[in-house]
Amino acid sequence: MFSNKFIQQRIEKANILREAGINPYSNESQRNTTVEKFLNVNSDIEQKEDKRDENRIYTVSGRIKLLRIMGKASFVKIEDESGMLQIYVARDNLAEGFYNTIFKKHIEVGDIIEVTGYPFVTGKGELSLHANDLKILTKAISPLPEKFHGITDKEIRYRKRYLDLIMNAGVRKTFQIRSKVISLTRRFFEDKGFLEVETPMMHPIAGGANAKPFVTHHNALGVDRYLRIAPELYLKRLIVGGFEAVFEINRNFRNEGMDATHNPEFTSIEFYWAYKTYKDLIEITKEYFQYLFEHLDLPTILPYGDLEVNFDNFQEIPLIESLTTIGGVPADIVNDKEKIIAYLKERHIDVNAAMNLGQLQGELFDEFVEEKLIDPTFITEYPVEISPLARRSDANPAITERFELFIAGREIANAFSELNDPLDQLERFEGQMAAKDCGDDEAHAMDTDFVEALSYGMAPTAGQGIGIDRLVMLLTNEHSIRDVLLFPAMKPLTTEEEPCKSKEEE
RNA sequence: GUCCCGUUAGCUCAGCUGGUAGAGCACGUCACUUUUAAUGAUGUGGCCGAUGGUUCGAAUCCAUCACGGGACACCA
Repeated sequence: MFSNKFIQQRIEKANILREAGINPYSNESQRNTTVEKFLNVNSDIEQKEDKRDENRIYTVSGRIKLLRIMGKASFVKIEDESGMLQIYVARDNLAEGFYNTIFKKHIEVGDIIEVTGYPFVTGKGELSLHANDLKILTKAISPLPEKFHGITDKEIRYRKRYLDLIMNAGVRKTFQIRSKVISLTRRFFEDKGFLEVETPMMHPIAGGANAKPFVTHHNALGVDRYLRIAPELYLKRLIVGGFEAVFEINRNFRNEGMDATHNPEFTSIEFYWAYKTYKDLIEITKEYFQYLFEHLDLPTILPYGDLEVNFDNFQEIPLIESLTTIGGVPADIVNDKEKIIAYLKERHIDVNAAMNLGQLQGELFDEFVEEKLIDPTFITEYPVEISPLARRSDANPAITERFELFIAGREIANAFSELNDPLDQLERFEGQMAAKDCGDDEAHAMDTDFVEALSYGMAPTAGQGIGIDRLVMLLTNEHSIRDVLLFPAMKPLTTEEEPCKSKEEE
């Protein structure tokens, strides 16, 4: 595995260090400050007459990113999680012989070292650490990628994310923001009185969304289980049970295509709120975004690729209305099945003639409206045919009390006043079953256990799901979901080998 | 699933209509005590993604496959 000559060379250096009594994998770190703290605390050094203070002694640690050996002195840039620091290493400040025989020969870029010394400012004005003592903590036997271009090959960046993180500071920043978004989301809902819950990841019936599930098998019970495609039906069972505000932040799994906005496992928050309607969800969503922007310290006008998104400009428009005002579809066709089909066909858009009116309106929306929604827009009043779990509008039973939030042409959230009429729910499931029989393999599965739960009475409730990955993409100006997932799904490089027998079996 | 593009040294990339492999960085050796991708000299480094084919001769042309990227379709 380590046949590469550069690796061999570095293994040899590690061995020489061992022979010299130096442990190349020492566990004895004496670090007492981080790079960031060192730079902050000593920012006054520049004001001092001789631009140094030999009485301040610090020990910092980090990976060597750059190394400039200039005879009897060297400059080393080390990096820890907090930042990059320049170290000045002079032969005569170190133990006799260490500089020439150890430092120059056997310590190199990629190694993790620890340095003790005092702060000073170089002739070129950079606050640095003057080394009095230096030791290696960890020998890197694989060389780092090129120091200037770093690593740009996307395949290597995703497969070896650790290298990407070592070489590309911006990547670390993206994942720090992701972590903050999740943490802030949790805090926001907790502060609102929501209870965080964990519901099953393995479902007997894959429900709560229209998607193909991953299937696994439970040996002890002798039954197949589905990795969940959504937590929705379990969270609603909890509302039936009497919890009035619950949320779950977790992974969903969908056995479908992969592209810039789809990974087989993705993270969402779903929350359910009793005695509220989708109108209340619009308000809390606006509040949530305000909270995020405030605590992430982001300007409310953010660039996204060539676009500019104004997060202060939330719009709200019913779906049918958006077809004409935003999509430019003539008003006289949007409620006529035959006219919609003709309209789509004229524009060479494939359309299944068996689709009902609601589905066709959905098609029109996807085709002519979605990508034009740049500033955050709540599209409301979805047709009942494409909203199997949403509550019907009392005023107009053809539509549901639902919205989807679109930002930068992408769906970010889906929410509705929940259907809590058990008989209506049963009918909708039956409708989905019929669709399944007609070949729609993503149609919703029948879940009689869930219908039974509703039959005990679920308080009027509003529920919402927000795609965390896509939200992070927006906030970090990333355009591939792989760039906001630490370890995105990748095909294996080689076929799996037969598992070898353990020695006990032989 | 379909189409397009890519795969050459550890990394970033050249390599034209076929004639047996190049640069920079990194690495080795030497010089250099305030550099900023340090510099100067010198050297090592490759099954040109895999397998077949065409050819006297293939990194280069053709076919198939693998992996990646992008677009489309489906979905969040």
